[in-house]
Amino acid sequence: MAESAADGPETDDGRPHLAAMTVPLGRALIAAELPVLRAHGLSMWAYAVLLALGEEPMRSQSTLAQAIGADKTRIIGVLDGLQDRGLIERRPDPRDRRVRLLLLTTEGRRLRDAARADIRRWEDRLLARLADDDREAFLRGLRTLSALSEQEIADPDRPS
Amino acid sequence: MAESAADGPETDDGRPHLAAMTVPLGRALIAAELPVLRAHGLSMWAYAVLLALGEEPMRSQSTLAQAIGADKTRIIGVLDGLQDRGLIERRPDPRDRRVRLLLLTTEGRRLRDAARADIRRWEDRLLARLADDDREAFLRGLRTLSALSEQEIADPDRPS
DNA sequence: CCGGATGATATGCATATGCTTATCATCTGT
DNA sequence: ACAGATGATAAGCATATGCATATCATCCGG
Repeated sequence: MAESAADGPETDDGRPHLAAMTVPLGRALIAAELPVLRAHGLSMWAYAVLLALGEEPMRSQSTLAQAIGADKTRIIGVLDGLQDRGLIERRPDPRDRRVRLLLLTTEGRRLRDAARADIRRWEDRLLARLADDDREAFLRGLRTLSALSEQEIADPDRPS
Repeated sequence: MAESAADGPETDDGRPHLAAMTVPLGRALIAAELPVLRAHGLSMWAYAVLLALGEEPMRSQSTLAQAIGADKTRIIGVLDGLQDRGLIERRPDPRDRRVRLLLLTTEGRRLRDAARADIRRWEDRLLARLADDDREAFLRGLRTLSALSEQEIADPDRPS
């Protein structure tokens, strides 16, 4: 898929395919985020975990894995690292001792907020490249499309 | 990264990170395109090659690889397959026999146009999910951001 | 009480990709 | 004439990921 689609392969009316623009953009956004996260001592998956944990304990590692789009067998080590650093806490659920309850610690919340603020600052500067009117509409469009399930994307005419 | 970011990890104002929306969306767009391309007997890389070849012969496989964001050692087999099927033609450049000139054949152009039309139809149905005003602005925004280099994305304040 | 299922964890296979090294043919500048 | 560089190609290593299988502790419905 083209690295920069705007002057790359296009369709009839000169607009590149959606995937041809979205995939390399996603890759570049990740590449830009990584050093910011690394400055906070976080991997992408570790940050995804911290972002996913809210004010209430999250019930089960399977739920967390699903929420962040990770394989549950692969987040074991990420959770181990975060727990070892005192950024999250894992507790057995007293109602079902197979299940782990996951919570942010104060330190984890502090680190998540700091990283998130830095990412947002960079995003605001990037989005400043768009015209004011376009920016809000672009974000609405992006939210709408990214909220669709894979099925809705594959077959857009079906009602949600 | 969250599969669906709209109800996933968010930033302070409730908006997910750009990457958290863009990366899974890109993945879902690819997943939706694959069966369409497969119906035309094309892989994603093969289609990217056909899209990249224009009316003029493309001079050099290195240039092509760069244009589609592929490693030049990895497109050898893709080009072999397309050539074997009579979809592209490879000719030594008479000015420099190391270099290959790459052209679409009539059959290749026909197949590219058919696949592209099908992808566009699906895209139009998907984009119909957006409000009319948002759709154009979303596409403008997406084109603007995807046209930026990795450097411009990483450091958005630098002039382009 | 017990069989089946589930959550967590460990291990491993297959695939895709980024990148490197090497070879051969060819070109270019000195 | 020749050294160095380049385009095309082959081969291979390292990493990441998707997915599967297996084990143990635990739970639940019959």
